[in-house]
Amino acid sequence: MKISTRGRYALRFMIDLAQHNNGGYTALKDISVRQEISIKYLEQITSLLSKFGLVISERGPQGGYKLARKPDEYNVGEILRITEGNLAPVACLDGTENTCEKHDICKTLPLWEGLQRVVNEYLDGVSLEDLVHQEFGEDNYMYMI
Amino acid sequence: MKISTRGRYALRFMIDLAQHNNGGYTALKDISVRQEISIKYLEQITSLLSKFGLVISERGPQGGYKLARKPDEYNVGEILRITEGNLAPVACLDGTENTCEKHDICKTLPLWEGLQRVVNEYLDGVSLEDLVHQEFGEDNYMYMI
DNA sequence: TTAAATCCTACTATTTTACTAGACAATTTT
DNA sequence: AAAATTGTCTAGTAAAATAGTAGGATTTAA
Repeated sequence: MKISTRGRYALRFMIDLAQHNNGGYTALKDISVRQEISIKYLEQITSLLSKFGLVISERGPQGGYKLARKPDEYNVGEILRITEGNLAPVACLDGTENTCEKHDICKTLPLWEGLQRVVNEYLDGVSLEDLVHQEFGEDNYMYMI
Repeated sequence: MKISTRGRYALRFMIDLAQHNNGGYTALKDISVRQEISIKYLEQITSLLSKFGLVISERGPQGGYKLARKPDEYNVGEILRITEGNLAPVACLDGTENTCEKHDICKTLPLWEGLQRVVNEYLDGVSLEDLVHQEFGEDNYMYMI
């Protein structure tokens, strides 16, 4: 029940981009140094984010990455669902349809569906802007879901 | 971000015990057959549950396991925290104190703390009785947390 | 005393995660 | 045109976690 480094690094990358959001591109090399993550590993994560349109990339000198939207227009859930694969707590909820032959009699399925829902609702309620400015947490929780 | 087989099998074991809750002991052998889980693997999980007092065990003929309380006096959270280790989404929240040297400046820590809280609150709001009788889910969620 | 059951601990296979590496492609600067 | 700088793609590998097997010891009832 852990978030992997891919998801965690993706968030740190997005936060870094948001903090250096001046219209130009930020090179992976610089983010790699600041976040202490190898360029080669970051590349795999950022190319995913680029492929899904969350960031805009540019090759060559002066190239790099920049945000495709404003920080308050991202939520944590979409970033993690891309980098973690999905946020299902059990394999039978990975896809759109449940192929488990016991899904209609399973005593625990509703539990996992409920868990998946609260996780997604919570993460979808936190924006990248919130992370950068820490403007969320204990008190905000009740109206966030 | 997956629940392991240990946690899932533990729930199925507890549900099975609840369904055969007649005052006597239920042998692992029988549960193993019904749940299609090897005895040897189940043993590891059930001895944990026994050690933490969630079930009562008895050796020898006519021995086995039985629930230590009524099904509505268990919640799913406590069962999973014992068998999964804990339900922290990141390693730095595993113990009681955060030993990460950057915990006071980490931009993502409040997010993970919040996620851990909603997960625990949801799972603590579902009882073993609820699982057995499927008396929870979509509609009940709002007042369960 | 024997059989039936849990308890304990070590080992192993499999899968997933985390990361490295290198060739390639695009773009800008010189 | 050439060189330098950056991202893209894909294959490979090392480490860690998960999942499961195995065997013997211990307890208890018949």
